[in-house]
Amino acid sequence: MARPLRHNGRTLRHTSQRDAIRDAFTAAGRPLGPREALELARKRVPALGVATVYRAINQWVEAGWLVPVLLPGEPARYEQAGKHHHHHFRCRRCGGVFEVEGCPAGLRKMVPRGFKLESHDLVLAGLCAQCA
Amino acid sequence: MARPLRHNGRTLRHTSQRDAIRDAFTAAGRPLGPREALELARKRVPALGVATVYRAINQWVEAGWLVPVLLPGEPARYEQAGKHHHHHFRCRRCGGVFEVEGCPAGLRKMVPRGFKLESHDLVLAGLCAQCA
DNA sequence: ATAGATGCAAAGGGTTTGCACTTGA
DNA sequence: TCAAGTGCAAACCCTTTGCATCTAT
Repeated sequence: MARPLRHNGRTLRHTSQRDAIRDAFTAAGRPLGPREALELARKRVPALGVATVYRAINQWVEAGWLVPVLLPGEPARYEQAGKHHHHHFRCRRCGGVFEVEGCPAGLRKMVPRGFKLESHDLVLAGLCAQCA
Repeated sequence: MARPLRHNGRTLRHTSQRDAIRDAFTAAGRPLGPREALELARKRVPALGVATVYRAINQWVEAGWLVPVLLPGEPARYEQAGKHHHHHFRCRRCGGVFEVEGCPAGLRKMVPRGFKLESHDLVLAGLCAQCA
């Protein structure tokens, strides 16, 4: 049988609140902030507290099940790890964040000589299909 | 003679504290966070309060004299406007932030149909020449 | 039984705001 | 004069932490 997720050597337990939070992330299909995750999970566990959400998220990040999605100027969002490389598009009207496929070309050309490019982060912005 | 900067139709006045804050930005030659600007300006105006710095920065941003430099996962920094379009490279070893010239190609190809692309934000990461 | 999880409330950063007072034009 | 700016403290938002309690294993 499968080994449970671990965090600093501790076993991560299964509880109704964590189930609800986890399902919020798997069902969302888009990066969620702690607040959003809290509100979604509260539909199932109304008494859920903020701290629990933050603790769960932080453990899952360290355990490698979630990855932070950091958009410039905004608090962190999180999404399931293991997706293939992608970037994000932020709608300036509704604030929604969407995944976009592909990658820009010519990144290496931009790197100053002597620098070593290891990763990149791209955020497109404008209007989503709903708001356009 | 030159028209003074304006903000929402109000004239922006000249005071010793604002002079000190402004000079911190012009002298720095790199993006400053509010805290850094405060500390630099306090060398000249020791009694300077945080609120004054935030109010000055926000007015200058709206007046177009400063632009925010937003790096993913970090509080906003600000720099003088008017620089030519550029992006940033952040060194994961020394934490330094560098400007890089140019722009990636093929951004429009990444935009989902129906979406309207208005701007983009790119952060390269890796090792700078010093740390490589 | 007991390590791990929870909720609450307090505490910490960063940023904004209300208010009475000061100051530049 | 008097609108704009200032300092202080309180208020906010987001996130973390201490603690007593609860619960999965």
